[in-house]
Amino acid sequence: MKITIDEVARRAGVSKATVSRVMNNSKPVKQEKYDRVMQVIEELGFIPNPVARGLAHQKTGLVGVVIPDITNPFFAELVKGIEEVVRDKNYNMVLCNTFHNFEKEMSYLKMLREKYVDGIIFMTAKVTHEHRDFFRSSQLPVTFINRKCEDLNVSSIDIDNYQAAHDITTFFLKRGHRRVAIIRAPLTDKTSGYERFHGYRDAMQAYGIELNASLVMRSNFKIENTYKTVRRFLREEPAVTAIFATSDLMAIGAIKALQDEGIQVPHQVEVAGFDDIPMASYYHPSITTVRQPIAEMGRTATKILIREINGEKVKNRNLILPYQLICRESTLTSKVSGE
Amino acid sequence: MKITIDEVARRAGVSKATVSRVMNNSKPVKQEKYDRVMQVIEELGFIPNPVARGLAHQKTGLVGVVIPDITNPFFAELVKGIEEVVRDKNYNMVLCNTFHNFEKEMSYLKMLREKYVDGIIFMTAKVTHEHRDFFRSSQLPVTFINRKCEDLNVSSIDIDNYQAAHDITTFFLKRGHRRVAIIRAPLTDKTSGYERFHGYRDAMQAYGIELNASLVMRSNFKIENTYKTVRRFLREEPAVTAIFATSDLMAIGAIKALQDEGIQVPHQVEVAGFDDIPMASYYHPSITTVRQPIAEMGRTATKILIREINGEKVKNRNLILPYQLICRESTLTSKVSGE
DNA sequence: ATGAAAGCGCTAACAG
DNA sequence: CTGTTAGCGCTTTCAT
Repeated sequence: MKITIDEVARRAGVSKATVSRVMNNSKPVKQEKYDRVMQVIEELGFIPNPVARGLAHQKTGLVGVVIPDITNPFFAELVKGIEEVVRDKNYNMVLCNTFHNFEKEMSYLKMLREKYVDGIIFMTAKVTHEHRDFFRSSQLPVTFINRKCEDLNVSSIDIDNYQAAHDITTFFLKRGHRRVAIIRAPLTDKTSGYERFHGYRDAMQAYGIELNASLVMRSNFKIENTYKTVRRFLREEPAVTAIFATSDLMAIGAIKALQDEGIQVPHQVEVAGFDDIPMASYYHPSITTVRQPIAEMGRTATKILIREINGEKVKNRNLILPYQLICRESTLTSKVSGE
Repeated sequence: MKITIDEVARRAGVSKATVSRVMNNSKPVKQEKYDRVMQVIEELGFIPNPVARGLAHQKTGLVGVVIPDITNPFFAELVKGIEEVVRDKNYNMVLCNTFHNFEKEMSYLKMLREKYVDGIIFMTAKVTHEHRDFFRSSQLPVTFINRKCEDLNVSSIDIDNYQAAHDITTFFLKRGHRRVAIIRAPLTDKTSGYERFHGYRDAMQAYGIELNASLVMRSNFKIENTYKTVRRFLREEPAVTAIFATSDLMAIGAIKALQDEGIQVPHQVEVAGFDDIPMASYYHPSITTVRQPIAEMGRTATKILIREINGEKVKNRNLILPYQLICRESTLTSKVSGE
């Protein structure tokens, strides 16, 4: 049932080295033998065992992808982009969901370690000491998405979250809004959520408005959580006129909460999100947001990673991609750009 | 840098066979040696190479998951369920997106073939001759989700799509609707989309209404496509009073289209979806739908698969899970169940 | 209880 | 150009 290179060699009347050469085009083989081997391979439907190959090569052809949660459309889109390149380069992707859990994160990293996968694409909220130890001790190429990590020798890809948040906050301020609330993710260390929060804070300050804690909502990555948070918030801060949600999922939770409180979006309260997940254009109302080139980030990260796996020296290995403000129905304005 | 079992054996002053026994608890080892080996393993931070292990065992500890599109929340949820069990059983998941493309599907299957992964969880719209050949010739355990495949020796998990569609159509008919439109996916062979369509057709007939081609919209799995289809449809069939979308994503596209045409949902037209993806409860209006136990299907499929990988004979290997009608804001009715 | 040795299937250095 | 051979790192008889 299981046919191996030896069987092919036997039937073709050559050595297995020759068969290997034929399969990999690694060394010239006389045409006649070449054809004979190829024919036997065809006939038998022989497929070399990738595990054995991996052992000999010290490569598995596997890329590990560690993300918080595949059910978050942002990560799904990212994975889609990653997959396109992974596939194109004849690798496969091992997907690991950490569900924002630090222990899971480390245990996955350990599973993927060393010879197992050839490289890792990694997304996390917080880079701890343990992470650093891990990445420093393992020789694996690693690419971070959605954050940089200067003190580690890893490549990374991100957008300028600070400036984007600054822009979108200013977009509200410019048109007269003063009570602009923000919904932010837990602030761990220098993550995108952290930067977005500071972009908001500084934009407000530029208009002479000091950070007002009562306009800051804390939530996480679940719509449900944001929904509840916003409903509670509205009881205490009915005077709010604009809300900057630091992700589109949060924006959806917020809009739903506003509507359930009988508040019109955008007429009474305007809402903006962040990311531009596909649902942002199809929600009702469609959502004004910061477009990140999500799939593109996934693709580029993977390209960089694979080049590093192949031992190439990549010069520009810490990229900042451009973002774009997309105005839609959740804010009142003549469309500056976008749809 | 790279430490192997030989190094451990040398340092512990035993043979590598003994080290192997210690690591796997495969055979009794004298306590004293056991401790010594363990200590060396600790000190060196030794981790056995899974590829070598795989070669010896003829197992990789990898499960292949082949789905159409991870950015579809239905599949994302499924993958989440799969992952939970995969992880729990100490396997890893190789994720493959086929983007509804038959060539990609086959080429992925081939990549995953034989020794590479230990089993496959497979989702597809159409089972072709080539699929059958593949699954018959490869000895790999395979579990289908979202469809059965009687003529193949595979396990499967699904819900009763026909009956669910029948129920939801009847739900409209019972309350007086007569012009009930359906949005269906491409009809390939006996897929869930096919069954849902027939459930609709038969429910209508049970009320004496023959299938009316002008009430049947064809779309695919992209919101955008459904959106356009429905807008076009509304120009020609303004008298429609209810729409059964055969997926929640379609329902979202439909509702958005209705609203953009100035039609109130549910007051002028009621809409129902299918699947109960998380967004169904947070869309505005929230969507009446058929709840499939999505993550549960993923979990159960994986449990079955892994048992078959381990050579267990699974008796109930073609499961039909229960579904549930969830009434929300996109239809007018006293809530029968759900939120 | 333990070590020696034979694979698992493929690649690559070496010798012709 | 081609065959022989020695690994890749671990598991598992087979003796002892």
